[in-house]
Amino acid sequence: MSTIKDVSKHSGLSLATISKYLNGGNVRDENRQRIDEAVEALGYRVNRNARSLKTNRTMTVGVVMPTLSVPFFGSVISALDQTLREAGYTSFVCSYDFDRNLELEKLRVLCNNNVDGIILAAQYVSAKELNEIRNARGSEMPMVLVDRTIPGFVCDSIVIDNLNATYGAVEQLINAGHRHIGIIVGPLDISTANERMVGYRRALQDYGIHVETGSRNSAGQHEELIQIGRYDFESGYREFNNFMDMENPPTALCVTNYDMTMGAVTAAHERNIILGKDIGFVGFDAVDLCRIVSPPLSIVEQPTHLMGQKAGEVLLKRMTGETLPHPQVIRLKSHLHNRIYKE
Amino acid sequence: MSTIKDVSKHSGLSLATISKYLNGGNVRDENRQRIDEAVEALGYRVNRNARSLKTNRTMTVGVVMPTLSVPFFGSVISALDQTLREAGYTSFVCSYDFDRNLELEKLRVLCNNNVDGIILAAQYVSAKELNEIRNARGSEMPMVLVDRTIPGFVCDSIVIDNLNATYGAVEQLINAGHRHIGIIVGPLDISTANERMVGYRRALQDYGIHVETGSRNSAGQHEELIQIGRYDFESGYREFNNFMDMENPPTALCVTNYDMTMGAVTAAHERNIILGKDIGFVGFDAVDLCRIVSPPLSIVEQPTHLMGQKAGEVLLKRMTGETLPHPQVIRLKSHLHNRIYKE
DNA sequence: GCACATGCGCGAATCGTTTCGCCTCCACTG
DNA sequence: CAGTGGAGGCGAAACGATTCGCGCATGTGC
Repeated sequence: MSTIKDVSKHSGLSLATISKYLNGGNVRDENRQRIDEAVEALGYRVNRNARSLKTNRTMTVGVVMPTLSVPFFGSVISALDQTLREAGYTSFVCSYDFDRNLELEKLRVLCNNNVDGIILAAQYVSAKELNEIRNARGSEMPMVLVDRTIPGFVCDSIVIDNLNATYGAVEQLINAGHRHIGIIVGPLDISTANERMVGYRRALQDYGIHVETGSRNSAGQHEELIQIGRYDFESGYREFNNFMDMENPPTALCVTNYDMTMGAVTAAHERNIILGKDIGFVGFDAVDLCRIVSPPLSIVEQPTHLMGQKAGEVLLKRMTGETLPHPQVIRLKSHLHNRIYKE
Repeated sequence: MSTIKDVSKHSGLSLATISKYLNGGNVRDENRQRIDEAVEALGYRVNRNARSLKTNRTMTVGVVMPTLSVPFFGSVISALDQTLREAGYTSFVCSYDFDRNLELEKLRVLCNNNVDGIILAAQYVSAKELNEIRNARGSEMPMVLVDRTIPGFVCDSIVIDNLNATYGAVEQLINAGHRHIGIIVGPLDISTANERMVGYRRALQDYGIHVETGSRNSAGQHEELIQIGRYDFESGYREFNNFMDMENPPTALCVTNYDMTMGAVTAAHERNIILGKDIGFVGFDAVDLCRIVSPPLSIVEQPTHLMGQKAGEVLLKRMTGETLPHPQVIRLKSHLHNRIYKE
C-alpha cells in the first residue's frame, strides 16, 4: 500500500505540501497536476487511522439501537444516515438486541473506536453509566438520544410526544363511546412506555372516567386495564388474550408499539375478533398492516424520518462545537390515522 | 486523555512492558499489580487508532446491506454480529438504501476505515468494481457475500437455494391442481431473483406445463406470467393488480420476497380476493403475516439466522488467514410452510 | 530600484501504539 | 561455584499522517 511519502517521492514535492493540498489547501497549478498524477499512478489513499491519530477526529458517528429487525428503527437510521452523510460523516450502526450488557459494550467500543459522536436509543443503561461513557475521553463525547430518554441523564434528545399520542388515541376511543378501555404498554423503565401510560391515564381522567380502572371479577380479583408487555410480539399476543379472558373485558384496546400490535392483531384473528368492529382498537407504528387487515386499523404513526433527521442535525451542531443553548429536547408530534368503522 | 506513557510514568515501568502486558504477555506479579493500579487510577484506555496504525488490524467488520427496514436483513445481521462478537470482533452496519452510488461509497469508506473484513449483500456493484475494492489495500480484503452473488466475482458466499425454494413453492401449487401460475420476481440482475425465476420455470417444465407461458388476450397481446418487480411493496401491489386485470388471470401466484408479498396481500385484500381460497398463493419471508391473515398463507421461510452465522464463520476463517479451499459457496435450504386451504 | 507584503513550499516534530533485538537477572545443574 | 538457559524488562524505531514556523520567491507601490 502506498503512502503519502511515495506520493512525495513520485511528485518531487514535500510531505507538507501534499498533505496541505489533499486537505483543501492551495498549491501552484503545476504542483497540483503533479500531485494528482502521482496519486492516480500509485493508487494512493489516505490512511484514516493515521489521520485520526493525528487529528483526533474520525468523521464517523456511532448509532446504537435496541434492534434492527423493526422497521421503526430502520427508518430512523435511514434518515439519520442521510443527514450525517451530507455533512461528510459516515454512520456505523450497532444493535444491542435488547441485551443490557451488549448495550454497554457497544457504547464502550464505539467510544474507543473514536467515533466523533453517538446517537443512542437507550434502554437499560443508567444515567451514571452514560455519564461515565460520555466523559471517558478527555472532552465530552457529543451524544443525542432518540426515541427514549434516561431520567437523570442531561442530554440532547429527539423524542415523540408520547403522552399526547396515547391521549389522542384513547380520546378517540372515548368519543366512539367506549368507557372500559385497556392498554398494553411497554416496560415502564423505558421513558417512552411510561409516557404513553400517562397519556392514557390523563385522557380517562379528563373525561371523568375512573382511572384506577379495572373491575373485580366474581372471585373478587382486580382486573387490571393497564397491562405491561415487553414491546415484543409475544407480549401483545399474550396480553390481548388475557384481556379477552377477563370476566369483564375492555370494550376497546390501545396497543403501543409495532411488535405488540402485530401480536395483538394475530391473537384477535385467532379468536375471530374483528378489531374496530367487535372491539375498539388503536395500534402503533404498523402502518403497512392497517392496509392489509379488514376493516382498516386505527394506527398511531410516528415521524421516524423526521426524528432521524433532527437527531442528525443536532448531533452535527454539537460535533462542530456550535454553542447551543443547554440540552435540547425536541418533541415530535405523532399522527393518528383514524379509521372509523362503518357497517 | 491519558496515554500509555502516563501509565509508564505512574508505574515506573517501560512502555514496552506495559504494552506487552496489555496485550496478554507475561509480566512479574508485582508489576502486574502496578500496571493495573496505574490503569485504574488514570482511567487509561488504549487508543485504537494508534494501535491500528501500528498493527494494521482494527478488529472490526463492515456489514453492508441494501436496507435496514426489512426484518430479513435485521435477522441476518443479528446472527452475524453475535458470531463475530464471540471471536472478539465488532461489526459496523451500513445500509445503502438501494442506492447504487451509496453502495459503492459505503464499501470504499469501510475499506478506508480499515475494517478487517466485509460482509456484503450486493446489488448494483459490478465484479470489476468489487475486485478493485477488494484489492485497494495491499493485501486482499476478506469478504463474504450474503444472500446474493455477483456473476464473475469469485468470492465466498452464503446464499439460499433459491432455485429449489421456488421450485417447491410452484410444485405445491401444481399439486393443488393449478396450471396457470404467475410469479412476481425481483430485478433479474440480482442473482437471487434470477434463480427464483429459474426454479419457477423448471417446475413448470418438469410437470409438462408449457413454460413460455402467458396466453394472448382478445387484443392478441401476450399476457406474461412472469412479472418483474423491484422487491418493494409497490411492485407487489402493482403486479398483483396487473395479474388480476388480465383477461385470463393466473389461478395461482408466487411472490418472492417480503415487501412484494406485503404488497400483494394488500392488493388482494382491497380486491376482496381471498388468498389460498380464491387463488392459490405462496409468499416469501413474511412469516408473522401468515399468522395474521385468514386463511393462513403458504410462505417460504429463509434461514436468516443460519445465514448470518455461516457468513460470520467463513469470514472469521478468512480473516485469521486459515487456508480454505477455494471460495466457498454455501447454499442453505429454505423451508416451505405449506398451509392447505380447507373449507 | 528598494522595501515590504503575500503566497507557497519545506523540515521536523508529533500523535499513541507495537515490536525487535538486546540486556539483565535469577535459578538450576553438574 | 561457574556456566547456562529462560523469563522478563527496556530502548528505540517504526506505523502514516498533520501542522507549526520559517524562508524563499514573486509581485506591488513608491
